[in-house]
Amino acid sequence: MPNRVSCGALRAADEGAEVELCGWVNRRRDHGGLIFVDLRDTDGITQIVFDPQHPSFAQAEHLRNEDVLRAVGSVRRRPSGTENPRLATGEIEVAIGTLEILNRSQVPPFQVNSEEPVDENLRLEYRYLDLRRPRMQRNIRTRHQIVKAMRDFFDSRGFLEIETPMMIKSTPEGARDYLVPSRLYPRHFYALPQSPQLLKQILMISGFGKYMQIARCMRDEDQRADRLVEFVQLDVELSFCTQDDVLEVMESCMRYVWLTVLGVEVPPFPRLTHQEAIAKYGVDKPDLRFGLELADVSQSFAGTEFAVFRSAIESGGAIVALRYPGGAALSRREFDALTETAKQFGGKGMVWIALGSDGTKSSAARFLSETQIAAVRDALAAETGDALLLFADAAAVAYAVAGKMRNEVGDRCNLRDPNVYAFAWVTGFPYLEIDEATGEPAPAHHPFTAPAPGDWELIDRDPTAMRAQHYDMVLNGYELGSGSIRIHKAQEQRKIFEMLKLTPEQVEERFGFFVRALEYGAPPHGGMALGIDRIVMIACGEANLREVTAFPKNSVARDVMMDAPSPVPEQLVKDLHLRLAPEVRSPG
RNA sequence: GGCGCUGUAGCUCAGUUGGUUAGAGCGCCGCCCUGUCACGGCGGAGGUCGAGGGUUCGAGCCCCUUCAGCGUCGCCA
Repeated sequence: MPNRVSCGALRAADEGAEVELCGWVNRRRDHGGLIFVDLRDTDGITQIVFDPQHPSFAQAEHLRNEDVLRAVGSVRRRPSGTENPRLATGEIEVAIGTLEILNRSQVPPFQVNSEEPVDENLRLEYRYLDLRRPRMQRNIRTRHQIVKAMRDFFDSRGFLEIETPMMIKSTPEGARDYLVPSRLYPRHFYALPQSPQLLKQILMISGFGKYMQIARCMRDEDQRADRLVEFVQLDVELSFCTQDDVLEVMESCMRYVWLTVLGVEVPPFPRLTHQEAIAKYGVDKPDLRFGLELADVSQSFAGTEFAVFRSAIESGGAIVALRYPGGAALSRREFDALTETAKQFGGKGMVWIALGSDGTKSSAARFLSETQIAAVRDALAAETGDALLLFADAAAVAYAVAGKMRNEVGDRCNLRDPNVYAFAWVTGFPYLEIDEATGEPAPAHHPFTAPAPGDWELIDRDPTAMRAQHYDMVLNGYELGSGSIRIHKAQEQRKIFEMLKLTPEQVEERFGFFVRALEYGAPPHGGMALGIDRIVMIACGEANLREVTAFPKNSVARDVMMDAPSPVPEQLVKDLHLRLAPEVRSPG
């Protein structure tokens, strides 16, 4: 009985063994009198050799890529000089004994055995072929290992994984809900969870003090390379904890994951406040793989004649400066393109100063004095050969644009090595932010977050000064997730709702079940949720979540393999007590 | 919803100033080939140039409209 082995297993030491291999034809090389077939499975590739006198030779002549085989044969060393060092199994080959063609394949619409880029929607339509490719096999495997490591870690710390329902109540805060119409209750809907937030808090009230879940979440919002409508969170909550308790357990988890899956020892995470993050990096999710800290150089331009700067300063704004290492080599045209990028990021424009070895050039040369340029250069510790980029605007805008440009410069200068992992904590977020659409204060995160100790007293006096016991975990410029210490007293939760201008009736209708739960001895608690898709994406060195998701929706939220969403029979719609609106435009 | 980029063979792409029969590599089909591993050689098939309209003697190329895809901004408590 031959031993069944994977296509990546055999080595020189296996010489002489009788083995059975199952897999797909990766490629056939037909020399007329000798045929090689590379057999592929999830583990690797093994070369099968068909000698012309062998009965299977005729079969081998008709093999095509992606045919499925069972090959039984004997392992032999390749003749000296024909070993393939690029293959893990390259020292050996399997001389065919018996060949069984388990299934034939159509000619695939793209080459499975090539890493050549293919239109993503074609890949998604034939996802089963795309997933056969080694890169996807590796990514999906890494994903499994990461999720397993997370479960192992929390299990070892005494956490229980508890499943929460997929059909819950719609709560109007936050992103748009995916709705499920009810057949039994006309005109009523379930919602798919945007996160199990309230359920996990209720689990704390239920006495399950250490909860975790690999939780599926859905948000009906436009997608991005780093955002899917359907995603997975590592959801964690614990009772009787402080903020530091949560940070400790989440940080330990991530360091465990990186060590066990990637073999990388991650140093303790630096912590910075939201205020520091904005001041130094212009964003609340800074990429700490590189420095290039921003500088507010408004002071250096007091009394300037330059209208752009003067109006920014006079209206209480700021001039924020960024160093571009080696940027002095850019042409005027390239600076113009960079200015366009800044505009795309929401800026009004950009002033550049090139510190060339042959002198200083600038888009605002006429208005800038030697002293002013020297002040900016000193503030950024810039050197000859660098460029200085300046953004004048309302302070929040100037920092935001400068922060995005900092990442752009980081890209251009190759400072964002995907094999470097710069984790960080960001804490001390403001409780409220001003909603730009309404001008009203709205919770910066969610309304179940507890204010910072001592900040309750601000709620009537100056609510926008309140800070939250909220924290973000950041990695390489991505927000991995956020968490908070929660409000655990009903009257405090009501106070927050009141500040958010919800009437008692609205509170009862939307959150009545939850506030009631808080009234029955809710323990102090807090937690966090991390985006597993993003974690896996970064761990795999990918730039798009779809590369680490087996069956993702495309960028416009379609499943192009199954062709969903799709129309349904009229009766199904009727059963749900729904009537479809007339078509606005004929589809397709 | 705004902006940018892209749409040419099954795949990845080229296509000049608007000018004869739209090309390449890979893949596919056939024949040849006993040590290849992106095997090699010879031959062949394969095109609604995303769609519609316009300008022109003539459009893959210019103009308008539209559809689709990717990215980005808005949005994502």
